Amino acid sequence: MSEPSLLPPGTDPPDPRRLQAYFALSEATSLLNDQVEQHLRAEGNLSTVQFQILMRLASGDGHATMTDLADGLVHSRSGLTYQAGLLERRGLISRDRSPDDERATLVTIAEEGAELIRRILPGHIHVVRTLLLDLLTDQESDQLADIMTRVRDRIRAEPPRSARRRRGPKRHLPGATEPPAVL
Amino acid sequence: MSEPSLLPPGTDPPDPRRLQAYFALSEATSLLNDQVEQHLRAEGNLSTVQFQILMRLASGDGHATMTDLADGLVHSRSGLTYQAGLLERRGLISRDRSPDDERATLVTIAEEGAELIRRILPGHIHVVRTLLLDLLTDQESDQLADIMTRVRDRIRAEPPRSARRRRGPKRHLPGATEPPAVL
DNA sequence: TATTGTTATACTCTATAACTATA
DNA sequence: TATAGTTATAGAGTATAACAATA
Repeated sequence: MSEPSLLPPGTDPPDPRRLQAYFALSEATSLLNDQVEQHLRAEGNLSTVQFQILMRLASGDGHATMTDLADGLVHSRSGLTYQAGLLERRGLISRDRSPDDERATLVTIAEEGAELIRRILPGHIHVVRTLLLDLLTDQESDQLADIMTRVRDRIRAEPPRSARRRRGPKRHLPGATEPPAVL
Repeated sequence: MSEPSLLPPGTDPPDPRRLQAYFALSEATSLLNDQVEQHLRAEGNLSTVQFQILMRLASGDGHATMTDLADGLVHSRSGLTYQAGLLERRGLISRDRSPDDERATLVTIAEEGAELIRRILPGHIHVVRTLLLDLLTDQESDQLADIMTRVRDRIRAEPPRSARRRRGPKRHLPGATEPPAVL
């Protein structure tokens, strides 16, 4: 005999293969994020957000406004201020008023921050390689990138978290999906 | 001209297509988790962990020990106790000593908990469908499930978080990857 | 002795709203 | 008026270690 459905009558359950994809995705990414976080914390005493902030700075020209950073990283502005404060206290970044717009804060990566990234990035890549990248064929890499880009665009296409945000529309995929060309 | 590499000389950068897969995966799952969390909070005032606890109970016979629950859900035991406490205070689950093992706590889903799941599950599925499942072809579903199952097994195969755990080895994929057959 | 689970405690992170200053 | 950012504050969640009870 089979279990009774948890869904109300008339609700058609999702295709089992898709459901399996969803569950496997949830579990695998949760485990992967755990491993990555552990590594970043152990090697550089960095939270994932802090690492992302530094990476974004290190991958570009070393500067960004708080708004630039907040847009890509799903954060609230105050949360970003908090994390940036931690980075600044450690001397990994500096914050100054932007000359262009006196309201804006220009975040600049410090040499110590760049050094830290250079120190921990190889290990980070090793973790990701071992637990994910090495398990993919070339074809699968393309497929996965394809699928996830589609999902990202789909989610970013609607008013999701922006309803809560102060910033206006500008819902034109401001995220940094392309991997930095500096690896 | 191109940016200087962030990697030390001698370190071979990962294949760009794999890197792209990794970045897209990170961003897409982060956005997806955000949406799902927002829905669960808005509709049922549940955290993701609380939802997972209830789902695991509702998908089985309605009972589980704290250890059973802690094994699948990446949690520390104290964190699980905290979340279970919240659920119990709301009358969504009950906790009693196990008759088999007087040390163990038997967690049982309450009718209110089952009702809550029945109420919010359709919306949850709708979110996941809209933002993920509907974007996949049958073939892609299979591919994604295949890839992520491999990743999960790879990560669970080693001593990852268990080094921190109190529980002994038993590293035999205790996770609940199979989607509940009750949807 | 080892295992199950809880508690005490401290800490990290996040979000909301109020506030300042500039555009 | 709207935007950029900070701050104050409060709450949610997590982890560690110590603990009690049972195996």
